[in-house]
Amino acid sequence: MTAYASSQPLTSANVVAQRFASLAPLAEGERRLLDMLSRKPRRSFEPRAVRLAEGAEVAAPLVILSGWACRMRELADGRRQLIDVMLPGDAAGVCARARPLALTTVAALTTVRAVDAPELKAAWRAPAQFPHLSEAVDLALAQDEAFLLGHVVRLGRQTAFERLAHFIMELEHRLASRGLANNGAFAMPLTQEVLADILGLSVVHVNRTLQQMRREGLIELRQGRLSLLNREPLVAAAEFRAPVSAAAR
Amino acid sequence: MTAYASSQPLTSANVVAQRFASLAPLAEGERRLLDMLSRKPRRSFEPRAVRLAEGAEVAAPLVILSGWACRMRELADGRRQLIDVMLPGDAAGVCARARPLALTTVAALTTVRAVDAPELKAAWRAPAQFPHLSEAVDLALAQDEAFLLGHVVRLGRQTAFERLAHFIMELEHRLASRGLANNGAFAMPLTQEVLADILGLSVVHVNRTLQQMRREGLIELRQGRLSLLNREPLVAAAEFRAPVSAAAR
DNA sequence: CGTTAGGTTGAGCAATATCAAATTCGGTGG
DNA sequence: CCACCGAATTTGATATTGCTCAACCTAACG
Repeated sequence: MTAYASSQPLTSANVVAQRFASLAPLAEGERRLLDMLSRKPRRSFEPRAVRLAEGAEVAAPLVILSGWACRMRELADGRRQLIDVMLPGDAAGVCARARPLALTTVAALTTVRAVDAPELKAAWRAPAQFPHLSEAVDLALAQDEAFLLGHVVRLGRQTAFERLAHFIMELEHRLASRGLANNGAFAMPLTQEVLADILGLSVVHVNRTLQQMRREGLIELRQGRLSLLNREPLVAAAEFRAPVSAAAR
Repeated sequence: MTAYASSQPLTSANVVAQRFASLAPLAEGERRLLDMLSRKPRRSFEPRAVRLAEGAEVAAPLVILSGWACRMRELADGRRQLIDVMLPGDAAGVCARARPLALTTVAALTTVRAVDAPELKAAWRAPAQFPHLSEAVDLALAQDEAFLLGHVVRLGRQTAFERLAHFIMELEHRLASRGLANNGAFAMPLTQEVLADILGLSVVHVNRTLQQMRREGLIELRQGRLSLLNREPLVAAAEFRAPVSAAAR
């Protein structure tokens, strides 16, 4: 856990701004609103803590300043499927309706620092006042959906090796867009068990697939840090589609 | 193909209204707007016709009056994964942004009759004028997302039998909500190949799993018509979660 | 009737799961 | 500094699920 915490950048204050600025050029006031968010009193969640249960009412969007979280569902016999991973700078619970209910459980995967951000929803709903930020939120939602569609294909039609490669490429893409990856290296605090629950595989098989990637010199993964050593084979296997920033359903 | 066409109800005119009315009580004017939609000049697509390619610009929402379509993605070697199935009364391409790009290919699975519905988007964006309809569209979007989340769990963590059961329950639920299912019987025009591409299975395995369900007296499936003969085992295997109508992310 | 799309069947195989037992590693208390 | 602890990772052996290939069947359609 402390290893995870220390893997978080000290610059978390501007991760949020950087993320949204990568989606649309922001005006000064809009940027200030985001900066203010990261100075609000933070809420902290420990790994495995359930932040929100499926079916509960969503009070306000939650913006993650540091740490990783996820949305997930469980089956009656304990099988677990992660729907998506939430990275620093991501927002959950941005929804048009007044009192939406959570469609999934939300849980922390590492120590998470986050803030409630009703302001973000307000800005989104007031495009006249916050045109670019509002647009950026729309694009963020579209991106989230695009990643979800990629997840469906990954689970439905890709092999274990391909799934892992695809997920790694997705992580790198998302982390890089908020300044959390350098030269194909980034913090990767997920356990193999969590990877298994994302990719619809068993832990043992995730382990063996990771070893294969190491053996073939494609990645290095040590102490919660992942480095891409040889991209081409990973890119080829993954068929990862970076969402065009202008794209959406 | 003609078998598919004949399996479409003659009542397609009010499927759309019935679908949205099931989400929120509509005012007279809102209902009229929907009725008008189904009297617009229709566009018709033959099975397998690609209606919209991934990455193309989405001009206006498309509302399906009759027939089944899907959103899908393909991998380089031809593997195909259906993201979701679009039934009569469903709308695609409702998006907040001005000129969104399609995140997936959209294709007809049977003969499809549909209308372009910029009015629907306009009504959605004008909640002051169309409060209930706007709310119904929000709910429809939330429902679509809920089904997508179920799809992720299905693909990631359920067995072939469970996936098929889950999909059957989803279809019944969705068709019933627009008056297209009676007593657990409904038109099911999908080939086993399409089922395979939805459920992430091979055609052969879909065939065998269907046979197992027949052998165990759970379903009857003949001539594009599916009947539920014994719900309990299917319900138990599926763990299908009907989206609470008030629920959303 | 021939053709074709869809469905069915069997045999063998590959991918992945399961089970059980090490082993490693960071942290923690003595 | 050492011994220990629990979580995470690794390994081996075996079992199972679902896939591939190849054929065959059937019904609709021209």
